[in-house]
Amino acid sequence: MIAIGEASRLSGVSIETIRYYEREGIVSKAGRTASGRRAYSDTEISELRFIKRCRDLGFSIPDVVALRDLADAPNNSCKTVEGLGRKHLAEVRTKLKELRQLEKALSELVSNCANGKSDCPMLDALRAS
Amino acid sequence: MIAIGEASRLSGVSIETIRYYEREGIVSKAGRTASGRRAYSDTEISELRFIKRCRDLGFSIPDVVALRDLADAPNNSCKTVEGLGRKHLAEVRTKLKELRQLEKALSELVSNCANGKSDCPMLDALRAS
DNA sequence: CTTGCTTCTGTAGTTACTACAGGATGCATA
DNA sequence: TATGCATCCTGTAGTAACTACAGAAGCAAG
Repeated sequence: MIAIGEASRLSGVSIETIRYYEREGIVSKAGRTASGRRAYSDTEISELRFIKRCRDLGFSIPDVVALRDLADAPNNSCKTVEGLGRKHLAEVRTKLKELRQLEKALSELVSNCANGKSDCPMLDALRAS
Repeated sequence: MIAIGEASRLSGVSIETIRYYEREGIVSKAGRTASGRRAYSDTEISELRFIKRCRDLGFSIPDVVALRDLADAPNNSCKTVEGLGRKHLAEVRTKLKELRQLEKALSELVSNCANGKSDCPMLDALRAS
């Protein structure tokens, strides 16, 4: 049996976050030792790592839960998984587009600063009133 | 004098958010009509639009406040403004890089789904246990 | 005078954690 | 056996920047 600190190290999920997941019912309640400490099995570590991987990919907690439930479901789940993946990919691409525009606007704003003018072109642009 | 609804329309900042900004001291308290309703001047609308523009560029509220204070300061502010701009630009570029990697990983994951296999390659990849 | 839109205050909820405080337990060493 | 340090426990509150009500009151038109 694995204590929570070790579970954290093995999964990459912080101790506080593991307890948070349990409180919120995102993972089921861990077993306890005689003295009341949480004890984890290899399976539970795998589940935490699954969650970690999904979170790193930017999936929301509800999406991660859906994905995990699909992973346990018998079959026919692949289409649903693909759907979730594509939906999320579309969101990521939207965000990317926004960030690219933002990068462009910001870098233009900042490059104007380099001229050492007495007034501030960046502030003027932000004012644009 | 402009009522809050009109101020919202003119600035693009929602009514609730305008009140929130006032509560938090992000903008100074608006004047009131005899019956207690908020009344805005053109200057205040401009300030709201300045804030909106900065927020749309992804600046945090503290950064926006700093930027606005610099905009009101006498001079020597341009360098500070540029510093804030460059700092934020660096953050945006970091975020962009992360999102690009994420997009790559996700699109690979999802493209595997297209093969109509009986098991789910995306779930397998997420498991990777 | 009624109808419907706008505004008011105050409070609570959102997302996904993170950060304590204050106390108990486990283990290794002197 | 004592002690000291790491680890763990619960419970609560804080984070960023809003958003969403509820319930009451004001305003303008027909």
